[in-house]
Amino acid sequence: MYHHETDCECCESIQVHEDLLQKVLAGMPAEEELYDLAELFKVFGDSTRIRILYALFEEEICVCDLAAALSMTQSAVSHQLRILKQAKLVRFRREGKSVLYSLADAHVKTMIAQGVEHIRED
Amino acid sequence: MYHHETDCECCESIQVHEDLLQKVLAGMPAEEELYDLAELFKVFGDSTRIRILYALFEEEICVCDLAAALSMTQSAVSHQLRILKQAKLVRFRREGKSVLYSLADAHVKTMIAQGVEHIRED
DNA sequence: TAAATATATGAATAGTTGTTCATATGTTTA
DNA sequence: TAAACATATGAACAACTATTCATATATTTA
Repeated sequence: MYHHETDCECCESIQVHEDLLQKVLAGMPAEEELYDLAELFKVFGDSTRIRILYALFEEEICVCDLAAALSMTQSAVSHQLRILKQAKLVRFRREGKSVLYSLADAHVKTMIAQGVEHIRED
Repeated sequence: MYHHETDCECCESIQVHEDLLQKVLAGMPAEEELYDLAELFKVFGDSTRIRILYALFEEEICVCDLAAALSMTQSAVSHQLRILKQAKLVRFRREGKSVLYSLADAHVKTMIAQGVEHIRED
């Protein structure tokens, strides 16, 4: 049992469940990694960016095609692509006047697949 | 090659790369699913919530221990737990005066692991 | 039942973010 | 080189969000 009536390590004692606290802090990544991790997920946390990533699932696409396919302005797409670039979720290469974007690696699909699995669960 | 000089399907033609557009839209999930997916990732997109989830990796923990371990106010933790609950990332059960929280399922760890893998890649 | 403890929640605020608009940069073509 | 096209970006604004503070709800204990 987690709490014993006469010895609540949780909230009434001055030493707030010391061993548990140690354990929690031991398994916790460094502050910077936590921050980076949150930043990464934040990038996935916008339906516009998710749509862009889905669009790139099959093949590389230029900015204006993305804009057309997703019914967005070129500027909005470009701004979002910048965020995806910074997070290293997409790559790009120039071809003539256009810039072609593609998924950076397999992680992108894997992460989205995990998310889809979760939301479809119930 | 993606663009042919004399026949740019991308941006100059009126039919904006029709077949590509079809393909992109075909692979795109329904609007509602895209929204739900973004909402899910948004929940992971905050270092406080990530820290809470990490704390729950090993065992169930009550709110005040979480607050103590993470150096947060009880209120702030409780607010975040509500969001995690709504996203079905954590479960809870009452035991006496305390409420014990734990991870909802294995997906949580898997998703975070994927994220960690990505940010550690370079 | 009253007091104490643990958790939840509404309102307010400061900080963050996505889109739009205007414009700059970069590439090709005439 | 000038014009046209494709993309990138800075500023501004509206919408959203995490925390704090005060307080409500729920459970146990005296």
